[in-house]
Amino acid sequence: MPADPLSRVFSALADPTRRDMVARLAVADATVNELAAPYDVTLQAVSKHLKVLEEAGLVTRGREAQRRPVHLEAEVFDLMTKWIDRYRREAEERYRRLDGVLRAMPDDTEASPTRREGARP
Amino acid sequence: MPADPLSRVFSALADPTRRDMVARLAVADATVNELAAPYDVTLQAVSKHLKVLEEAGLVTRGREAQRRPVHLEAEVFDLMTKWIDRYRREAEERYRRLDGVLRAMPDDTEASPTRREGARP
DNA sequence: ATCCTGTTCAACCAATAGGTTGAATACAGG
DNA sequence: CCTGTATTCAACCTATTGGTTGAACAGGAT
Repeated sequence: MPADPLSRVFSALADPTRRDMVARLAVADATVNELAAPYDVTLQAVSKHLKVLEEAGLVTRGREAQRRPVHLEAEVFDLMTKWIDRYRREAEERYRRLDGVLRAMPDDTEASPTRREGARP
Repeated sequence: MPADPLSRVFSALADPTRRDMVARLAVADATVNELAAPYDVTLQAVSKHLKVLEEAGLVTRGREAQRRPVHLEAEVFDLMTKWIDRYRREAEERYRRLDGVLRAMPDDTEASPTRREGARP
């Protein structure tokens, strides 16, 4: 189970039920029972989902009598956004550069049929 | 396989090999063989990973002789960042609000034992 | 002590994911 | 036409995932 943190977060959010729980937890903390209510699965299944979210660092659990209130920890989101933004930016820069090259090229030198519209005849 | 788009993207990126491929594709398009080189798995395995990325809309494939060059489509990233940002923002706003409430409260009214440090005796 | 509520643990099951090997397809070059 | 290269398809294997049921544990209330 030593999957790296990034993989754990991505894969935790790859499940719609889990994403929905996160969405709801963004609004307010909740107990397992409260969280389970809307879904058509057993409490145990929800408990498992929660464990996944917890291992990904997305939620923490309190203890309050027999309840174990769930709290969203939004900081881990940064792990993802950092990764995403980095490669998105790289890809976009590269695209800008390529675009410049194409724009600077004599009208029909057309290096390879790569996403370019309207080379007027 | 009708998993929703968001789930597909998240789960595509939940694999380190796949993330690494995306990272490399952000720099330059590549063929399956080029992509496979660094990894210690068969070409077929890489081909499968590529299919996952493709179904998630993260890459598209060209056709150029017998090669099928892989191209990163960075736009799908937006799907994720929109989702993430939305709930991160919600969570942060909620935190700000709660913080305000606590700050405005008479020093030891302490609604419930929720993350608060140093209520001086 | 007993009971009720909230939550988890354990064993099990079916479906999926990631990997393998081996055969098939696609196409450029002699 | 035959060969080599690039890639995929198909069948198979194992581990993981998401779900189930049933039993266990924790702690307030009676």
